[in-house]
Amino acid sequence: MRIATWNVNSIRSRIDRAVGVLERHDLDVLLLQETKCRDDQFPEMPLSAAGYEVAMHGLNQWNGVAIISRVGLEDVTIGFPGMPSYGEPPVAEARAIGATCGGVRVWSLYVPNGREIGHAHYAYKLDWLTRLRDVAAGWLADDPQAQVVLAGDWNIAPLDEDVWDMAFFEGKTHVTDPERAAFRAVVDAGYADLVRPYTPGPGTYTYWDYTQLSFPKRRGMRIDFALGTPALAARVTDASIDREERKGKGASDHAPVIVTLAD
DNA sequence: ATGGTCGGTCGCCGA
Repeated sequence: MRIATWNVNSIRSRIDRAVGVLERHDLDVLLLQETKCRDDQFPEMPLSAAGYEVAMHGLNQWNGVAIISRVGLEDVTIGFPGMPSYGEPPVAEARAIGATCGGVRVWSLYVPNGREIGHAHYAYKLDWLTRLRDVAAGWLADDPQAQVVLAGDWNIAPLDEDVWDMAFFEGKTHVTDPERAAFRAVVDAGYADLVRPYTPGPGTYTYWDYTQLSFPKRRGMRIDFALGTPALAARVTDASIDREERKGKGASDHAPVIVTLAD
């Protein structure tokens, strides 16, 4: 079984590339973030034609998450229990969708960006991660054998080597101690990084800013992760980052991250 | 080539 996560940065503008990713990697499940459309705007037909079911959650042009599966798509959950809202008045955003696919409980997660240190969005990001940690820890406590994947755009570079230049990120989000602690808390709750052991750094990234020729200059960040419970981690036989997908006209600014599981 | 981002949407926001 092969599962991938990808911040697609608009599924409508990249549906052909999405089908290409599914086929190229022979994916069973693809978790998308930043679909940037309402459910009624989601281009489902090309995916159905390729043999996949789709569960999507999009409220407007912002955020949006989806799960694409050819191994079943059951018990779809929109948002996770206790997921914080944002704004005035507070609104639940389209940042999390879960489903059971081929016996694995998968979550497509789009962690809030944080914008700037001290911004309300930054506090929202930390709260969102804390709530996610709490609920995910509960799932594992309820069933130590649970096979759960928490994957998506975490908007955090957990290690110094996960950014191209720490000096550049001085005073910026994604690398601060509280953000890293929030990410580490999920790991400490029992959710291991499934990908890093197969894609060691430094210089291994999943995201490159569109501006300043970041990609050809290899100025990226590792901020997209697939974490998994012990029972799930024990099944991983390989993982990779599809850097090729970042190339060429019409690429997302994120690369797909792929995990292969033993049957 | 002395500058060089996208997408959604149409004056900007968000990333």
